[in-house]
Amino acid sequence: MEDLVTSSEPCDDTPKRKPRADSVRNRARLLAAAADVFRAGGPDASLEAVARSAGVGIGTLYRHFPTREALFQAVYRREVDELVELARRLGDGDTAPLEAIRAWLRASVRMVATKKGMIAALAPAVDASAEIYVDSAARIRGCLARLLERARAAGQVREDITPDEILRVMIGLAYSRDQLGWQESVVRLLDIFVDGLATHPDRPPLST
Amino acid sequence: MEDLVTSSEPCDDTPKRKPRADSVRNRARLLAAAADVFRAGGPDASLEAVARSAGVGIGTLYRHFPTREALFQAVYRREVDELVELARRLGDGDTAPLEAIRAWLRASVRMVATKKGMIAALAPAVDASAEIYVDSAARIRGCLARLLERARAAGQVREDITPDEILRVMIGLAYSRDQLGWQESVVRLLDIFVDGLATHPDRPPLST
DNA sequence: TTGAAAACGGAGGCAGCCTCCGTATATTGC
DNA sequence: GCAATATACGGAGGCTGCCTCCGTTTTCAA
Repeated sequence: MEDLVTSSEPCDDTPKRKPRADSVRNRARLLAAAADVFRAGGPDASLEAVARSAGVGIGTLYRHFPTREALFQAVYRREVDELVELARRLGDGDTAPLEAIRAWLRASVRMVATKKGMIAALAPAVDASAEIYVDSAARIRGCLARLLERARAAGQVREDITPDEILRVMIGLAYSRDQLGWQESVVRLLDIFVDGLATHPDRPPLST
Repeated sequence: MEDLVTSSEPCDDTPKRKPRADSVRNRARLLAAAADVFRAGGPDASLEAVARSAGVGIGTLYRHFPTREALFQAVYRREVDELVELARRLGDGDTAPLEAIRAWLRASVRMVATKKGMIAALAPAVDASAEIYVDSAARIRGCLARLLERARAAGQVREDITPDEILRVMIGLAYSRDQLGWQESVVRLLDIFVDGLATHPDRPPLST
């Protein structure tokens, strides 16, 4: 159950050649174009538009990503990568721990917001079983947990809050409405929420 | 702001003739077929399939319902009508008030469940502004409120619960997962919830 | 340099969306 | 009943998107 593909035989199924340069390039182009197109048109956007925008043929798109879902997941994974990378930078840097959380949440919302198609992908991050989503959800939870742990160690946030709860607040807020200006509203509410997270010695813990 | 269409001149824009029989018949057929097709295929199901299933031409469908949304809303309104009618019967009948609520919730979930396309329509019932949804949400809330009031008057449910909260539980439960057997699960959870609604004099009220 | 593995790209078949308009039919006035 | 006409019907047609298939092109490595 541990070496399905990755470990046992390092180079067994693809020892032949190094990947072709054009293939790599086109794949990258497709991912970038897909991000743009999904951003603008949601998850139902035309795949032919993606191919056009990437400057490749539709066949090339389908070779790299056999299904809409595959392409969507690849884009999603990249978004998650960025989120994780941002968390790493915020955690390593000299940003105050609580402000790091604030910044990360803002970035997350902005990402979810601008790319409204992503909502459909992030929502599963709470509870879905579609392999990649489980994995991504774990990574997101993980890096948020690290940020939170750091803030906790610095005594800057209350003890009785979990990464899951924060995530749920973020997704819940973002999921609800998509009226004009909702993004600002959500960011503001998140800010207030983070304020509330700050340690207040005189306030009793949440009743859970 | 009060007589845009309905009041001022009772029969002004359509005083001409009585509606043609075939038109009425086809509209009914289309609604029935649409319910079936959406039931099976979700809100993205093919409109041509609806027309085929209704035994009318695609043009006829588009004359009656100029957009997918219009057809969907008409179907939705019918579903809501049924729900409201069921509530009325349950409220008038000799069903025990609490059991009436239980039965109504089960019916609602079953309706939402079987017709998974409806979820997308019921979810807005919590907070959306698309005219019909606001209206339908109000009607649903209203008839649930009546059921609840009756149970309350009979001393069968705790005082500190609102129709909105119950609705939110129902929709929240139904919205989340659509794995195999989820419907049974949701119905069971709702049952437990209704059990919890029952008056327990020794238990303190919810902390809201 | 050259051959073949790998990737490209788009034509083509299919399905759904929606419009338009010639044809069919119900209703009304006589 | 019968004509006149308002009304509704239906599907062809133009468009777009989905996805597959395969002849052509490019890249890698010997």
